[in-house]
Amino acid sequence: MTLEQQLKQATVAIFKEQFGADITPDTVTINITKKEHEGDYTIVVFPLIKFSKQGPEQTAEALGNALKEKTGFIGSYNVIKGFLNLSLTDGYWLNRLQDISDNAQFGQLPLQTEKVVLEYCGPNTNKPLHIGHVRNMLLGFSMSEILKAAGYPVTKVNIYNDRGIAICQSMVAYRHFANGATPQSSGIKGDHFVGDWYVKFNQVAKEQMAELQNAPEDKDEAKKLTPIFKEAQETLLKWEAGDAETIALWEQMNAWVYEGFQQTFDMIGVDFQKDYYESQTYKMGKEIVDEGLQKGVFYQRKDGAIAVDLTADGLDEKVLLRPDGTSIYITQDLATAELRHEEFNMDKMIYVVANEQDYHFKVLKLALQKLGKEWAKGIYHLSYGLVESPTGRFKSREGKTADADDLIAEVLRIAEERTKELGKIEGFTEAQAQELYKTIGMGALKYLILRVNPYKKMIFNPEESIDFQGQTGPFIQYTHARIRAIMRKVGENTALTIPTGINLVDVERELLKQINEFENVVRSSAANYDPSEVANYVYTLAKTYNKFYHDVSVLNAENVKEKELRVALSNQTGLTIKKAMKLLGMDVPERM
RNA sequence: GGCCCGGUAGCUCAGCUGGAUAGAGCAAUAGCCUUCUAAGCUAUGGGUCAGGGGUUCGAAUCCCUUCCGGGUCACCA
Repeated sequence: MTLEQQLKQATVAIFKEQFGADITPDTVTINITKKEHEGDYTIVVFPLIKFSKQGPEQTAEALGNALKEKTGFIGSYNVIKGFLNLSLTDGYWLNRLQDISDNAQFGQLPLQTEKVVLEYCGPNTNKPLHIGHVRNMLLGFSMSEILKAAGYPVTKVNIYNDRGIAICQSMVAYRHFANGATPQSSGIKGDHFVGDWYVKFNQVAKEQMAELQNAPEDKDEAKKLTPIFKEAQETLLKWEAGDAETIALWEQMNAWVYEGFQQTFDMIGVDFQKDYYESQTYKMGKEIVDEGLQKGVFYQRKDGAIAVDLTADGLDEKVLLRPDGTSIYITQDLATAELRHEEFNMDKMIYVVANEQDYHFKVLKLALQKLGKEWAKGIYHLSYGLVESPTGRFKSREGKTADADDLIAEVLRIAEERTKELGKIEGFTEAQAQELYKTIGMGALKYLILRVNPYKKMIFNPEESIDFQGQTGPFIQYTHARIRAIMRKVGENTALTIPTGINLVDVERELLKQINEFENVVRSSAANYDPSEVANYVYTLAKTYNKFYHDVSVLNAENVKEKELRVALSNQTGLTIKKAMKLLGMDVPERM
């Protein structure tokens, strides 16, 4: 039972005994005491005075006194207006440190039975990854780590949008202009290579648009009249007909893309247990739509299209299948969801997809529920905001500023530059130095993105170089390296003992309180699908440690017991930072 | 236009299931390395929590409304 629960239950009992009032635990609000007041936890008594039938101060006084008697771990309390501030005994806190230190699994919550499938990334195969994918991947990976820490078995899956008109456009441009070039022969990473042909296609289409006679005003309409666009459409038809030559080129180009993507995945440190391909699922879905038709939850329109009426749910009527029986986006997603349920029998399915698709996922979930799929209630759309530049949305035409690989290269370059400036790599081999740049650079990038609440859009300015000071990944990593330096001096194999019967100074107690919150944070960020809670927590923990580090000496503590305590606190802080950073997909260095 | 989401310090963000005097970082200014790593610590300045109304003992937080920004309303994905 958590401390909070203990305090709530004790308060409930006290209200019964002293005031004869039946209150429920959730009428008791408990906060962490604000810094400017003395105490560890605060009970807000205003909501309780109608049960005690006394003023706020008398109620708080009576409750404080009774809690102190009853629990045995409250050392003192004070009352300010309607706030009862409780200070726990040092003995209580030392016991907590002992318990946490004894538990190598601290931060790992009890196993849950609900199985989770988590889809993230979802790239198109006609162009390289950009900053939006980076946010997606960081959120997806981090969320999977957090859910695992919260006890859920998680299966990570990816979906590749590997077919359609876009990839055909790359293929057409390649066929015309590449002269058989390959990523190898041109020295260009595979996904960029294919993306370059996509760009080429659009250039040519634009030129051809200029030559059109009586071109329509609408640019999209005009584009469709260009010879090269028509060729792309023919290519798509050939692909759908299974034309061998077309399929071969398509496979070749996608293979290049996957090779390129894999390098980026490795660099970022994300992985998937299973890959899905739109080319394999796009024809599925007719069955599931028929099922809905038979059950009478979907209906056939006069033109033959099958649709679902969601007006009762505040949405619209939505087409699910074309009149010719071919799938559209939603059809595939219905089928893929069903397929995943058959494969994994999951209780929850999380989709990490940008908030542009909020409406789509509402429809998807409702349609599946109308089909009577019980498991569909476990669908959760982890909707995240777009990454924008200070002037607005990143457009692919705005150059390469939003390209994932460029972004990574840039942050690694800064990491190297900063590290060398600070002279931090004495005694490092070249390989160790490179590893450090990667750890720090990726730490900076990942933290920058993950510290923002997912559902909010975030502003990223490519003109300003990424920070390495203040609330950043490197700050937290640095704190870890400082702790590790102390632990090396203590000696790696030295058994740590946690003293009893000593008084804690404020920084020590504050640090311990922070460490003690870790599991609450894991629980909360999992429940809210929000890695930024972990990101903000670990920053606060590191900040608190740096104050501790500055204010007191660990190795030259006043006496043996103090030293034991501070070593144990340092060690546990280091472990907790490492665990929290792992939940965010970040490494933490031994030195920096 | 209908629906959805956002608006907190110059900038980037916390805080939002109502609780004390709204917090961090960056940027600015001023200090701290004969002592465990200064990617650190400390201090100062900086706010009409978009505007207005309401509910409440108490509102950045909940409700209504106006303004501003974004998304979506495809037989695209």
